[in-house]
Amino acid sequence: MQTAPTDRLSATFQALADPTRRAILARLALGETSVSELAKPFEMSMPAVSKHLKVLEHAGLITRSRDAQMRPCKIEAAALKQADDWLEEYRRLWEQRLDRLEDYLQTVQAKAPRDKETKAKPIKAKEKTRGREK
Amino acid sequence: MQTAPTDRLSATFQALADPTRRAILARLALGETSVSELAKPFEMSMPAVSKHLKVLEHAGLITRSRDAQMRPCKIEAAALKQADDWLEEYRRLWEQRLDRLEDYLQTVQAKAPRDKETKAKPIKAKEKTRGREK
DNA sequence: TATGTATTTAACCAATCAGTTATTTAACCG
DNA sequence: CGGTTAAATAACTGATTGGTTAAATACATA
Repeated sequence: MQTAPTDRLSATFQALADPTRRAILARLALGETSVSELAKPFEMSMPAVSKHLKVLEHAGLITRSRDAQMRPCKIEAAALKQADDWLEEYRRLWEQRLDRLEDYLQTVQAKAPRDKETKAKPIKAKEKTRGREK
Repeated sequence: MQTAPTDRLSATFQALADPTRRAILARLALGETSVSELAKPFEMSMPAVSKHLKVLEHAGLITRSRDAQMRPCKIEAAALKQADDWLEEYRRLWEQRLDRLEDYLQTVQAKAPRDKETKAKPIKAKEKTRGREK
């Protein structure tokens, strides 16, 4: 149990760095549900799941309420948005890379000399912003 | 026990879950550079930086080449894109949430509430799907 | 060949992680 | 009250992490 000296973003990425926790989030994206319900798909004990939930909660990725004996969990997307905002800074890097790939493919196809049936139809003009537009 | 070869996405998130490594990536986003250059801003030893680089390399976030004694590091954005693609699935969640917040604020402001004790009304129906406009 | 420079590897350490079983708390029901 | 259900906590364990210092490697140059 850590009293976080670590920053929020690190805690978020840390929480996402585990397939079980990502699966839990995937389930919670469909809607609020109980701990035992969340635990069902996994072969691990309840305390193990409980710990994963604590990690997610600590990262601000989920919140819990109370419904009789149950403690339903709810996904909190704001923390995910933080991660997305961080990635935003780097988006141009892979978009640029994809652009280059596209340029390459365009070049290759333009040069393609001996394709028997199809006439080399030019590729659609590449748009400068690929992927998600800003 | 989840031993052995963790998946790529976990490795990526794991690598991003450390401020030092994120700072290294931020530096590399500006361009390829040497290990000692990367190490300069940090108060840790060279081996420590070397280990961080190994983590980044293992996650596919950087590659290294050779230039005399130096091993210049280069950022590889493809792995970041994988993380972005994973987040993509959840984007609607926080966009929806922001919609609701926006609607809520709008409601509150429209009412120009005079008595503080009135409990906030339930959220009004929203009609437009907003967020990143396409 | 020897020497300096850039970086990695080895060996070690404390803290954290991801899991376990056993126990405890909390809320409901008859 | 006692019993059941849902979940959290305690205590333990082995593996991993993030750092250290000291030694080894790889390359360039004199």
